[in-house]
Amino acid sequence: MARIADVARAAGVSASTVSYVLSGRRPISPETRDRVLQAVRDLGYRPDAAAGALAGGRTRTIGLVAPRCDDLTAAIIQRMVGTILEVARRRDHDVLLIDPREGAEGLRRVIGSRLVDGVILMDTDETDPRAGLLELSGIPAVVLGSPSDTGLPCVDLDFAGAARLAVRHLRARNADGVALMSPPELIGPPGKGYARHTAHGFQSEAGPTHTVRVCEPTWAGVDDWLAAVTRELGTLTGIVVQHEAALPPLLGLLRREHRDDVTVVPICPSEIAHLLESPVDHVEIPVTAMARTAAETLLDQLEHPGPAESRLFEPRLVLA
Amino acid sequence: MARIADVARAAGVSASTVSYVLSGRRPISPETRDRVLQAVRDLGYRPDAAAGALAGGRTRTIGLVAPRCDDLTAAIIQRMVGTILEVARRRDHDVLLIDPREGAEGLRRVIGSRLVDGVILMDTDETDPRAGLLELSGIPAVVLGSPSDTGLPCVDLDFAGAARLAVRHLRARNADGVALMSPPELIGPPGKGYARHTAHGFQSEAGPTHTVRVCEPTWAGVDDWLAAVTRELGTLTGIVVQHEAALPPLLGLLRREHRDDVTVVPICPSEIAHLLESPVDHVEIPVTAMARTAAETLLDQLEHPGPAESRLFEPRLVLA
DNA sequence: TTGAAAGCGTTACCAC
DNA sequence: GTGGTAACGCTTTCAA
Repeated sequence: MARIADVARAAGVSASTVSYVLSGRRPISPETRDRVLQAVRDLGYRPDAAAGALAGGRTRTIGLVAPRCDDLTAAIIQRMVGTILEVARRRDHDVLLIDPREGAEGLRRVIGSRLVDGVILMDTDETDPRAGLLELSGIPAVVLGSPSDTGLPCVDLDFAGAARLAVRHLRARNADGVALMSPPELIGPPGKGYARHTAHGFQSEAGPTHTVRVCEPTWAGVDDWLAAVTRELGTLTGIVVQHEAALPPLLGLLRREHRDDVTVVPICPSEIAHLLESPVDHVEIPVTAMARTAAETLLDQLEHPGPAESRLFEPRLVLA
Repeated sequence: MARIADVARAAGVSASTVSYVLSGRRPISPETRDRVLQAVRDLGYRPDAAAGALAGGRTRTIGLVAPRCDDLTAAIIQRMVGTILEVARRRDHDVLLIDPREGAEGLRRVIGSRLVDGVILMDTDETDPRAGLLELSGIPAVVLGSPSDTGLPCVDLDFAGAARLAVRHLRARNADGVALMSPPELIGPPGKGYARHTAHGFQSEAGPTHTVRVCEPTWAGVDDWLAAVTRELGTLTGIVVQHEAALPPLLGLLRREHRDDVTVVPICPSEIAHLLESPVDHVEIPVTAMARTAAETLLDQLEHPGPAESRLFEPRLVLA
């Protein structure tokens, strides 16, 4: 393997010049630059990452805490992870996975051993010790989600607004008995912020006949949910679904029972909506844009340290 | 941040002793060991990963090339990634994501800059330049899948055997017109090895009235597929499905059209089978075990360099 | 059983 | 516009 000294020798310059050519941190005459780059190509030189990190004080790697999941939600997570990786690579960084099961200790380890320059934290609880840890540690970090009390920059959808938008859409279609199907994560503690925000938005906009109820994402769970909600409301004509994994069973059951009178408005990524049995109007969760924003925000912070801004995406209704 | 010299001073020993205590690569007297460990705790010392990698010549990080996907398949991939991460961490390693979209160049970069000690390659094509690159580079690597011509250790399910098992199960239930629903990846070049193996196994075991056909994983695609296959076979009573994403639409359509005469046998992870409308007999893809085996194989190789063995899992029928 | 010191391959400061 | 060189923080050989 070629080292920087080999390149320097081949190009007839010093090692530092090679370094500067590659980093662009110092003006170099076109002639030497070309000679150096040629030598780099000839020798197939690649700077040693560990040496660079040790000397430069940064690893050009970001840490990513992504949740595990076994259902349709996995498609969303994957898309976010893929997007973050894409952005990171485009800006010459790598992505190290941090196991969510290791909790705060996993972050402490990764930060303490300087494996990463910054962290993106997904799937936070409403009050999340990891967010506090990141904030204290001072390492650049961005949260994808909205823990309730953090100084870290957050990127999220305005879920309360999304729920209100969904309810208004149902109303416009003359629904009166409306229900919100929430994921089990609504129930805390600690509980997820997005679930609570959605519930609040829903309740603030829904008419007198409404209910919020969590649902297990299985065919049996959805069956139970429908029975319970119908019993409670008397009449059920509109459902807002904030629970991707429950969508296939829900739509399947409604069709099977010929409940054409019920309108379903999911709050979900369009990618998920497209996988469903038939097109549905839905309030979009712009997962790709959110992931991209989180990654760009973190990388901006790595380049220009300083305060970073949170970003709350505005909900948008997508007609089938 | 505490450095190794700080710990050494606090414990009244030399830096090398601290290093040896932490690595266990040299016998240390219990007394000094305790003093050192106490100092480590007191100071919250964590070895700098970059310095360790530079001096030690290994990063304790493995690279992972995992595919992106937007449907149910994502759940499988996630579980594999999660399992690999878990195994790696248990054996004191980290996992770096390698973007599959960067192809062979991504691997060259990561290897050349010594970011990782080894690589796990998922989702290989039947003839995959990345496998060849890994083999030539000499870096420890394991393939999760079966490219046709590689000297690398591979971990995979015996898909030909799985297909035969599925067909035999259909036969036992008196199916005669049988079809294999394949993913678009069957069609090459390059095409996926698992798809071709499954097709071969299916054809070798199926009776005279059978067909193999790829299917788009959408409701419309499955509808077309059913029409075409029924037309071709005349009578259709059994379907082997090697295409997770197509399962929900397939089962939905069959139920809608009251085709109770058709038996469906998926080849899929049990985790996916459990998400379906109703329990189905299926040939299991043991994704967790496969991922675990791949990770353990790679880590074994990192600890004891030498030839590693491939592992072909035996198919198993799971009754609903 | 322990210590001293020579690397590991960069980056970035200080000269020229 | 370019070169020399001291860090960076650890691992490991050599010596005792």
